[in-house]
Amino acid sequence: MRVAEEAAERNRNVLAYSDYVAIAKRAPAGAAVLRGDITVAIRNAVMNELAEVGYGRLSIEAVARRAGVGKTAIYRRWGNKLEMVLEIVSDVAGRSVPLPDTGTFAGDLQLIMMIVRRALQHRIASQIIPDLMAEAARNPQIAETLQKALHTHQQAVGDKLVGQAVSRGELPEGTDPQIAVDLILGPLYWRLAVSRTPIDDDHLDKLIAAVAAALRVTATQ
Amino acid sequence: MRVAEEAAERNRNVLAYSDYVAIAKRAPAGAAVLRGDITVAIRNAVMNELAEVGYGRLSIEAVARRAGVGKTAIYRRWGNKLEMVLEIVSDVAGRSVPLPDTGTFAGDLQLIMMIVRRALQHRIASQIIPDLMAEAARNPQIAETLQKALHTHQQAVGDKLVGQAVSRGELPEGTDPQIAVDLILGPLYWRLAVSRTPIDDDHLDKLIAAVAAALRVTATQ
DNA sequence: CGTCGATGGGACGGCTGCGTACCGACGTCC
DNA sequence: GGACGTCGGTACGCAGCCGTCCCATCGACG
Repeated sequence: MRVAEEAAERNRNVLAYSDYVAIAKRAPAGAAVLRGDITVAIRNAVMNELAEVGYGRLSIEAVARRAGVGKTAIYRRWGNKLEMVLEIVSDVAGRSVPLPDTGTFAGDLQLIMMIVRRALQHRIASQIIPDLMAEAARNPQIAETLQKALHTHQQAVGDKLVGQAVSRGELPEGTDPQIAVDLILGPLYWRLAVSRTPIDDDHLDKLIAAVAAALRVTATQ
Repeated sequence: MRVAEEAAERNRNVLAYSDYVAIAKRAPAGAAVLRGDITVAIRNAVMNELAEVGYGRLSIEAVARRAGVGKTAIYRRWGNKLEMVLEIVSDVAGRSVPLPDTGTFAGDLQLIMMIVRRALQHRIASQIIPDLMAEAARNPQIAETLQKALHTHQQAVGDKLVGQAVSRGELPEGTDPQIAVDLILGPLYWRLAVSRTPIDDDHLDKLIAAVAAALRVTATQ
C-alpha cells in the first residue's frame, strides 16, 4: 500500500500543482490568448485541404500555408495531425440533423432522404466522408470517432423513424431498424459518394417509393 | 488529304521502326528479360501496401521493400506510381464476375448479392475499394479507370438481370436498371465497406427480400 | 564458349514534411 | 504605465521519398 499511496500522492500533487499554477501565475490575458480568427482560419483550411488531398496526404505545412499562419499556431492548439483532424471533423459532424417527425412515415422517409441527398451533394462533405471512411478501416482512432459522430446518430434516426412508423401501424411490427438504415442510406451513399452520379427529383421519388416498399417486407422473415 | 496521308505515313513508320528494332537489334534474351517472379512479387506488394496505407500514402520505396526488390525493378515496369496502381488494380478488377442466369429473378438476385458480399468481405478488397473510390473523387485518371473496371460491368449486370426478369414477367416493364443497381449494391456496400458490420445469412435473406420488393415498385410512377 | 544487352540493386541529389526551439510583438493586469 | 507571459512566425535538424544514374550480374544467342 505504501507504493500505491505514494503514487496517489504524486498524482494529487500534480493536479494541485496545475491548479496552483493557474491561480498563482495569473491567468493568460492580453496578447497571450489564442486568437479566435486564426483558429477559424485553421479549421477552414483543414476542411478544404482534407477535401482536396485526403487524410493520407494531409500535411500540417499545407494547412498552415492555406490558412496563412505558421505551423506553431497549429501545434499550439492540437498535439498532432490526427488529434486535430478528429477534433475538427467530429465538431462539424456533431452539429446538425434534427430527427424528423412529419406525422407520416412517407413524410419522414422523404425528409430524411432529401436531407441526406443534400448533405452528400455538398462539395466538401462528399469528398471528406468517403475519404475518412476509407481511412477508418486502417486507423482505429478515426473509426471510433466516426462511429460516435455518425453511426450512433444514424441508429438513433433509424430507431425513431421505424418506431414511429410501427406505432402508427405504417410498418409491420418487428421491422429491423438496422436494415432500414442500410436500405435508406445505402443507395443514396452509393449513388452520390461512390458512383458519383447526381440524383434528380424524379429519380429520388422512385428511390423513396422503392425503399418504402422494401421496408414494408423486412419484418416478414 | 496530303496532311492526313503524311500523318498516316509517319505512324506506319513508327510502327515499322519498332519492329525493325526488335528484329535487327536481336530480341532481349537471357538475363536481359523481365523476371516474372519479381513482377508477381511487386504486384502482391502493391496490393498489400495499398490495403495497409492507402493510395495517398503509397510509396514506391515501401513497395520495393515489401517485395524485396530495388526501386529500379518497379520503374522499369511502370512509368510512375499512378500508372502502376491503375494497371495492377484494373487487371485484378478486370477478371472475375460471371453474369448470373439461374433461371429465376429471385435466384439471380440472391446469387449476385452473395457474390458481392463475398467480394466485399475480402480483407484486401474491402480496404482497397473504398480507398480508391475516395481517391477517384480527386483524381480523374483513377475515376476513369474505376469507371471502366467497375461501373461499366455493374451496368451490364444490372441490365442483364433486369432484362431477364422483365422478359420472364417477374418485374414490371419499365423497371429502371440503374435504380436496380443502386438498390442492390448500395445497402451491401454501405454495410460492408462503410459501416463495416458483417452480414450473416439471416440478415442477407431479409435484405434480399427487401430489395426484391423494392425493385417491383420502381416501374410504377 | 564468348558476346551482347538489358536486368536488378545500390547510391545520390533534391525536395517536402514533421515537430521543436528561439524571438520579437502585443495587450491586459496591477 | 510598466511588467508579464503567451502569442504567432521564422529557422532548424532530421527523416522519408522520388526519380535517375551507374555498375556488376546473368543467361540465351550464334
